[in-house]
Amino acid sequence: MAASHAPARDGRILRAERIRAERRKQVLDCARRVFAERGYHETSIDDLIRDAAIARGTFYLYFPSKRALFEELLDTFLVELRSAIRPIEVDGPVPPPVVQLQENVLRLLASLEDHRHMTRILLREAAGLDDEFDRKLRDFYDQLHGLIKGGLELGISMGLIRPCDPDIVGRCVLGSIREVVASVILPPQGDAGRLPTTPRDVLAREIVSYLVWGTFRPG
Amino acid sequence: MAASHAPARDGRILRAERIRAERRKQVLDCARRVFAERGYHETSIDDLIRDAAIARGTFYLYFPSKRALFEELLDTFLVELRSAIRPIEVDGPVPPPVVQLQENVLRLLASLEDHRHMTRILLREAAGLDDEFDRKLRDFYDQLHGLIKGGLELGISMGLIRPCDPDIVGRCVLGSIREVVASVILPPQGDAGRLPTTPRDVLAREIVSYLVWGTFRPG
Amino acid sequence: MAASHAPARDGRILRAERIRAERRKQVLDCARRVFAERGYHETSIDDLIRDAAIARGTFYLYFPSKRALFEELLDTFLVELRSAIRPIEVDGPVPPPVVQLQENVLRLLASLEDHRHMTRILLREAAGLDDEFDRKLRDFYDQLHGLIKGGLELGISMGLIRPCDPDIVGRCVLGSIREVVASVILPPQGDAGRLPTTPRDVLAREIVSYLVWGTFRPG
Amino acid sequence: MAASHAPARDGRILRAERIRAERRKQVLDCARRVFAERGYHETSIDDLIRDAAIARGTFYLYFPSKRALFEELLDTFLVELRSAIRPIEVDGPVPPPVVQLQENVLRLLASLEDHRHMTRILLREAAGLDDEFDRKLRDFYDQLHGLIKGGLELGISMGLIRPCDPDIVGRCVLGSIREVVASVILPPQGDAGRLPTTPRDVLAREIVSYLVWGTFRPG
DNA sequence: CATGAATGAGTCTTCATTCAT
DNA sequence: TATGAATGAAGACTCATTCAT
Repeated sequence: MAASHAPARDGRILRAERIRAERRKQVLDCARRVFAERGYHETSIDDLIRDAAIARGTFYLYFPSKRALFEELLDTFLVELRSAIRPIEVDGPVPPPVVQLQENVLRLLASLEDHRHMTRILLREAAGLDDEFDRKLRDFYDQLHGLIKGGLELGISMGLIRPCDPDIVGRCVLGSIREVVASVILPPQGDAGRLPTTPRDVLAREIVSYLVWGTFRPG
Repeated sequence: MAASHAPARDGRILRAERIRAERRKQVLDCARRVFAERGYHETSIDDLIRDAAIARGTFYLYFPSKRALFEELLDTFLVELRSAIRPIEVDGPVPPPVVQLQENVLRLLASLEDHRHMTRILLREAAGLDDEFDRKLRDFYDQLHGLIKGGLELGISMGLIRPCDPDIVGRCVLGSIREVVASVILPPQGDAGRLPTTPRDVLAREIVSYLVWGTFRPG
Repeated sequence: MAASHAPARDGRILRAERIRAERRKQVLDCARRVFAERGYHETSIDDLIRDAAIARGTFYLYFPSKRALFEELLDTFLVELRSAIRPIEVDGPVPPPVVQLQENVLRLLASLEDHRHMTRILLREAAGLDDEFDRKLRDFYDQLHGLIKGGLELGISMGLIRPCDPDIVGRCVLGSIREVVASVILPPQGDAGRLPTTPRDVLAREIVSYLVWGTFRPG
Repeated sequence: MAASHAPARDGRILRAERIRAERRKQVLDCARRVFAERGYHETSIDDLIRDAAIARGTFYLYFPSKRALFEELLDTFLVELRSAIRPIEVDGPVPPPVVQLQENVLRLLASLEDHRHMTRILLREAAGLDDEFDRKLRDFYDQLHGLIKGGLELGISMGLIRPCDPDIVGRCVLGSIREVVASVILPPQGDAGRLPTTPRDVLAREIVSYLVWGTFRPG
């Protein structure tokens, strides 16, 4: 007899969980926007709940603290970003390295544009958030740097890349991409951005050309 | 009678002003260090006055607010940095452009190392301090970008630089330098820095080589 | 028609009421334990419903407030305790007063041990819970005091009790019992109690001896 | 020259310290009263600063937290109380033990009356304040109990005290005193107390008589 | 009846700034 | 000029209670 109610109860519970998840997501979405606009430190719980149109207590029903909410936002985003980047392969029937590089940059740009708010946060809050957050960001950039550096070392050993210090040049490559993204994403005070209309593929092409050829015109 | 005292009074006043200026400088020096260590937001007035060994009220005698002090620090530093960069000249008996570029990078690195604390702050607090500060930083980077972009455009018109989008590539150049500096200056958790021993001129040579030649090995 | 259903409905209603009463009792039992463990103020509604395994709203279906539940717990316990104490009689075929006294103490100790949780609460939360609760506790102790005082006055008039201030000595008697109980019931930090193994009748005998003879060894 | 200012500066600093100490004391005095009236848990920082007529921040200038302030109050009081109690001596030209006992009780009553507010708190907040506070109170009572118990054991061995369980009877003695004090100090709702006019020495005499002789009238 | 999501008043604490001495 | 005590607005977080489902 109790069993006859089980499905109904399960259904209700599942529904409740779905609703709960939606609510969480809604709060997360609002928070993302508010953090992007005001910055982590400048954003108070008050700002968050006003924007999400929930009560003070409701916030703490879904997140144990402002910090935890931000951490979730950051973690999710970093995972998303990492998934956009794939190590360059040289064995088997794969596109040439430069093409793979360009695809990586393109995927990265796409991912960043898809998450403009978080990108904005990532670029604004370079450091100084919190020891833990700082470490996470540094780890993320170090991973990127490690991938690039590895690619360069491989390229050098294969004679594709000119001899250079992979560590330093790896930083240069990382910085090139980062700065272009920042100029596109960080809007000068409510403006739509400096290069708002530059299509993503043009950006990617220019970046990669620069990474590969530098600026000098030979001949 | 008043006249007879004037020189003495002037002397006293001048002396007082000198003392006052020294005191200011001392506080600014301390603040620079503390801000670099703890970050702008984490630094309280308490931290500042404790480090400078002055009383609370004294602080406000010299600076109207924590914000204003930081602004002064930032302004001074940005002026200093700007002075390290000289537009590349092509007319007259001047070194070749690449050499001028390298000299610029070298001067910049020297200046940044001379002011490690402020450099640290500049890189930590990428943005999100304050709307006004954000604008200043953006203006600074925009100026750098403008100089680089101008140089690229000139180079392109002279056939020295390969045809490219000077705006985007200008961002890349800026980002390359910025990222390398960050990796040198921002210590990974109390460490002395990732590339602590790399001499300044090696850094400059690697950066410039990259800016000029990119990563590809032709032939 | 209505009449023909009446007994069935009554039965259903009665059954429902019984279930309701059982549920109430279950919640009360849990609450008693939780209050005894954590104290009234430290115990949150959350603690109560988690322990009773009921939902938040359900709690308020049975009790109008945390305060009201505690009040019920307290009232029930005080009634129970009062029933353990019987005025000492001197007329008729009754045991001698000292024996009656000892029986009272014994019944009191038994009752307190039967309701260790509430005893613990009663001793922990001496006062400061709430004006109303404070009054109730004071009333209870005043009743005890009144009984003892009356007994003393009677004893004095009969020449059994040495002349003394019944009010003050009444307080002494009350305090003697209270303190011994506290030392037995309030565990010193997770311990089982200071006099854990002292049998109830030994306690009662020692207490009564003290009440009667004091500490002095005559002769 | 600097030395010539030293005395003046010292004077100023000493004066400032005195003022600071006075202020602290004033806040402590107010807090004592408020805690006594409302209880520890019911008293908010708001209550404290309103009563002391200081600003919120000022409070934290003198005390790191509400808890710390209360701890100071409690510690000071417990030290004061302990100093009122002196072990009973039997060697040398000392008054008879009963007299020493009575003197102890008298000093204790005096001390408690001198600090009515803290006494009120001590009796109200029997436990449940905080694990640390609870431990302190228990330790205090355990010390008292230890002293009494030691006295009883000595008395028994000397044949002055009738054979009894010193542990249990020690609790009785402690409880007798405690309860009388409570009845005098804890006012029934704004009333001046139940035995308001009973002089301290009468109380002491009655208590000690009871401790020594019990209630029975021999003969 | 039962549920648990939502509420918001209330709590402690911090800190940039002011001002009397 | 120098001091540091005083201020109070603002912040993060808790929890008893309500109410729509």
